[in-house]
Amino acid sequence: MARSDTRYREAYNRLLAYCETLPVEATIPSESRLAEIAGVSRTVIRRCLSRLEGLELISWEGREKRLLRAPRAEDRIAQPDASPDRSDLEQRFLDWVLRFDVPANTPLSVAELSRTFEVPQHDLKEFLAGLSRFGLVQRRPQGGWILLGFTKDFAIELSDFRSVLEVNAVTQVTEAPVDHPVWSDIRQLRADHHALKDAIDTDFHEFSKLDERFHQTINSVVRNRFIAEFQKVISLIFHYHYMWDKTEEKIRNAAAIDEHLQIIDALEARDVEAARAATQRHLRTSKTTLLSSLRHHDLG
Amino acid sequence: MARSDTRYREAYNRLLAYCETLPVEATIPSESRLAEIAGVSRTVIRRCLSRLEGLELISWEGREKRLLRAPRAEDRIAQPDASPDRSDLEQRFLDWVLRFDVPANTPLSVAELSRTFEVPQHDLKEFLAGLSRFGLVQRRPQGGWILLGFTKDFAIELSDFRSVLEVNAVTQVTEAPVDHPVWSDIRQLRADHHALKDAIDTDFHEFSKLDERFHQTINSVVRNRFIAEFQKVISLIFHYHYMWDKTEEKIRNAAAIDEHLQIIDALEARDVEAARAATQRHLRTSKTTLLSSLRHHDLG
DNA sequence: TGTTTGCATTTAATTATTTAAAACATAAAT
DNA sequence: ATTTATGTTTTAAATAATTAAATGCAAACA
Repeated sequence: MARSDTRYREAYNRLLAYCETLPVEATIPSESRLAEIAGVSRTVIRRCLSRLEGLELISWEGREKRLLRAPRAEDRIAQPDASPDRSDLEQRFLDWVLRFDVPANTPLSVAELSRTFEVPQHDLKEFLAGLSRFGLVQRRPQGGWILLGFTKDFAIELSDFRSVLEVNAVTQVTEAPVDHPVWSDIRQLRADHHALKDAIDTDFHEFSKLDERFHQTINSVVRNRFIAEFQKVISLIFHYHYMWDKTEEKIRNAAAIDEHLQIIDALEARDVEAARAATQRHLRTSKTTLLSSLRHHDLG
Repeated sequence: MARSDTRYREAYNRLLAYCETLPVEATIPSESRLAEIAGVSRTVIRRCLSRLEGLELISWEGREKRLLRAPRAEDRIAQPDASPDRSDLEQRFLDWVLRFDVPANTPLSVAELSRTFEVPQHDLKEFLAGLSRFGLVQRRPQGGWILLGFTKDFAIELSDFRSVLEVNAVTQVTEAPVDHPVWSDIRQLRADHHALKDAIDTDFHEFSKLDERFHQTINSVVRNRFIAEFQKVISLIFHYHYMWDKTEEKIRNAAAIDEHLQIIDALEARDVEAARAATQRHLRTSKTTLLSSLRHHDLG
């Protein structure tokens, strides 16, 4: 009942790898030097050295440390299979919410989620605390959490916020210098949109990827940590919904391609007002789609 | 080493208060009924009933529960003095960061913070996880957290983001219907600005409060959970900085009053473009002030 | 004098334990 | 028969205990 010693195990193996680069009889650097090499504290290094000494891989007296023999494969320390991941917990969580269409006001059990996602409860709580800042989940007075998201109000507010951010991004693009990489990206996007438009009858499901690329390109101009953090969540939510809402997909995508092209036209003409207007039009369509996809879920 | 039994203690006292409303010999409602009254689960109620029975306040056999005597003051259960607070941890934390001018990249010790703020470590971790979504703090690979905030880049990005949100808010105000409460608030604000302008020589430090009210009024029109969450943090940060930066306070505040009045003029004239322009001008000033206050700190 | 080590203290991650809640089953009452 | 209450079991959440790791400081060494 304590923290894991993964850090020690990893450091030990890393140290072993370092020893392999040394000739036998070589003196081993100072503890603090080794700590730097392995990226851990001296405490961990000392534990590693103790083990190395125990296996008679090194001699260790005072500050005199020497390599006695070349390390072998069986000297390595076993590592409990790495925990799946933790970085993309966000992606997997939203995926789960949207895929299983988890309704609003569902109580979220940390214990259960921690099992399904194979992540320590601890990490999950931290993650939920973060999401609560986005108004996606909330603490319950009797303890635990509930999922708030994906009501109609939520979708409306999210869409509106997205519009605010994206109109700002578009404005920034029109102000970007001619040698900014975004312009060549946009040229490429125009070509790809035309190509897909010509093949829309068969390849209409390819649009999802193109759409993501389009919005990412526009937003790439905005260098802002706050906006970037939000965009991640927003684009995830919108894209999942589009993926799952298959009604009139072909028609919808064809229309979206035209809307994108209008934005591209305005951008290349450096016409701020036209670009803003076109963006607002496009996002209004997006909002309608998102809302109608929610209605579908509600009814069936 | 377990969760606290605060819930039980509170429920018990609440139940006692309820018993005081009953005459002696009265039958006591069902467990589930009592659970509703006290706002806890049946499990807690049963614990309470056990104690009541132990103190011979009630008789309890099967579903036959009767009040044996009127509760007295000494029947109440002691309550470990309530933990200070937890809701305004955010306010107190930012206050601490800004007041002590904690530099960027300072490691934050959960243990230490939990002592200074008298809040369980647990709550603090949750809080920090939330802040990490705003890019104010970050997890360190070797464990723990560091404060990222209040570098120059941070201030610039925060200011820019604020501008985006506030220009949007101003736009929304111009579109608000005539009977919207914001209009009377604005009328009042105009009067208060003029009053302070006349007394600026003596009362210039009163501006801070007025400024907060002004921006709150503008933003109150925007009904959006995402934006609201951010505004809380943003206004806190800006206001603290202004409070601490005393250089040329009088001149700065006088100028800000005029800038506010320009925004008010444009709003009441329902001139979207003028309002946006005036807001952008005002926020550019704010940004400069914030940046220069940071420079002061860096040098001294 | 500057670096390295030994030791002690502090902090953080994680688990174990307790309290609380929910779920389920049975019995009593209408 | 159906509702309602209680008894019992299962499950979860909050928190303290526990160990790993980090940090700080003084002594030892070169």
